[in-house]
Amino acid sequence: MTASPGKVVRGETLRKLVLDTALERFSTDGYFNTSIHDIRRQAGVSIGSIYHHFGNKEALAKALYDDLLQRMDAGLQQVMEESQDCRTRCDGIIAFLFETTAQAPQTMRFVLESRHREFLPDEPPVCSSQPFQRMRECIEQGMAAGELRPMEVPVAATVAFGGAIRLLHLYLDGVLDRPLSDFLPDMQEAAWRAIAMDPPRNTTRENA
Amino acid sequence: MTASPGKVVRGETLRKLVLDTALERFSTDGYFNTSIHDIRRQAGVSIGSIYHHFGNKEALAKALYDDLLQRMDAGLQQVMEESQDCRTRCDGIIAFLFETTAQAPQTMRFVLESRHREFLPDEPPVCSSQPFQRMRECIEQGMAAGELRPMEVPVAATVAFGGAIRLLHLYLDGVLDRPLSDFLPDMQEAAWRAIAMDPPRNTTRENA
DNA sequence: GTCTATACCCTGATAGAC
DNA sequence: GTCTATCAGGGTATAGAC
Repeated sequence: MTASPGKVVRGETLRKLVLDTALERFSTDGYFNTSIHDIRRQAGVSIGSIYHHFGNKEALAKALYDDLLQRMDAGLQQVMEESQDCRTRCDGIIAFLFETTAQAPQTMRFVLESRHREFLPDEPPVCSSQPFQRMRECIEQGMAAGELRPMEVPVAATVAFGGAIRLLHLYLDGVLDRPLSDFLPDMQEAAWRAIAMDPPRNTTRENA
Repeated sequence: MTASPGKVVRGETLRKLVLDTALERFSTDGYFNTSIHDIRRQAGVSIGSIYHHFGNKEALAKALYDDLLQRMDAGLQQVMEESQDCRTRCDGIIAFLFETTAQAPQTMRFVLESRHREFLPDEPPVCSSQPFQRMRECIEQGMAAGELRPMEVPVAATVAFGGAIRLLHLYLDGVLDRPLSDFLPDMQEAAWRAIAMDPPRNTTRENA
């Protein structure tokens, strides 16, 4: 996301370039450690252009935030539509989280690790954003369908994906020394065990 | 943690007062939204005193961070010593996390929600701090003892406590409308199901 | 050890030419 | 739409009296 010297960038292209640069800086240094001048320098555009397109620094962060959340939600929505089966959906969601983190760590860092309330005071907490609501929806439907064991819904939702999300944190913090994909099957299994309805206990044979 | 007017505060008492005030401001507004003047004003002390005791703003945050981590670790260590049984330990850790969050939400907010790397650049990530290592230790021992099913250790560790930690986030963000304690038993059960060794399958009866 | 007053820098934001 | 030059304000940190 560094400026290519000589190439003139304008309009929507410039806007995108600024967003990309902002993501890189915000996700690595943090919002407050990044000045508009830093972004200006790295993107190779002028301060005036940034303010023309976004108005102020907070609005730039908000535009970025909305953009990333919407993309994440689109991915989750697709997973939800591909199957009605709760197990398949949960596996798909965890796989999606792992893949997105591996391919776009900066996106995940910004969505998952930033404390948005500190620089977007009017924004509701991330947990209540679209992507997280969609995960909860998956759990609610699974429980209603009897695929999940009856329990407190917030517990089911957090236990289904909380382990995966914590593993993403380890990965993003550089604590994990192996690729995320190594852990995918185990994580899917473990998450499912926590919430799945008991397998029928074969009482028939014992009664016979 | 507001200054009691008229009361003269000095020495170690002043130091503690500043730490308490800093915790309150950092955990609610964030490190970067809190100026030394904010802390000075709320604590009712002078800027000079703060710089005398801590040197600079970052060192103040570091002192606070170390203090809180150490207290948390002491609590976890106690849980670990009270029993050698992995199930009891896991339940105890989750209970400890819930109780601490309910009683000292600001502490948990600062330890769990802050992005320390943004203002303590030389600090290792939280995930590798003492308290988190202790949780991992619990899991490693449980697996070695055969109480937990064989699986990738990072998966077991994150799935054992990741659900609980995510629920803490919901609570701290005000998304949960009921007290944490309502969810404790369900969370302990669910976490354990994810990692526990399969109950012996009663093959004896079938073989007989 | 604690205080007040102040220096100094960086940051977000604006003005106005092109 | 994009640019450069500039401003005003607030932030950390220091100096030096008490």
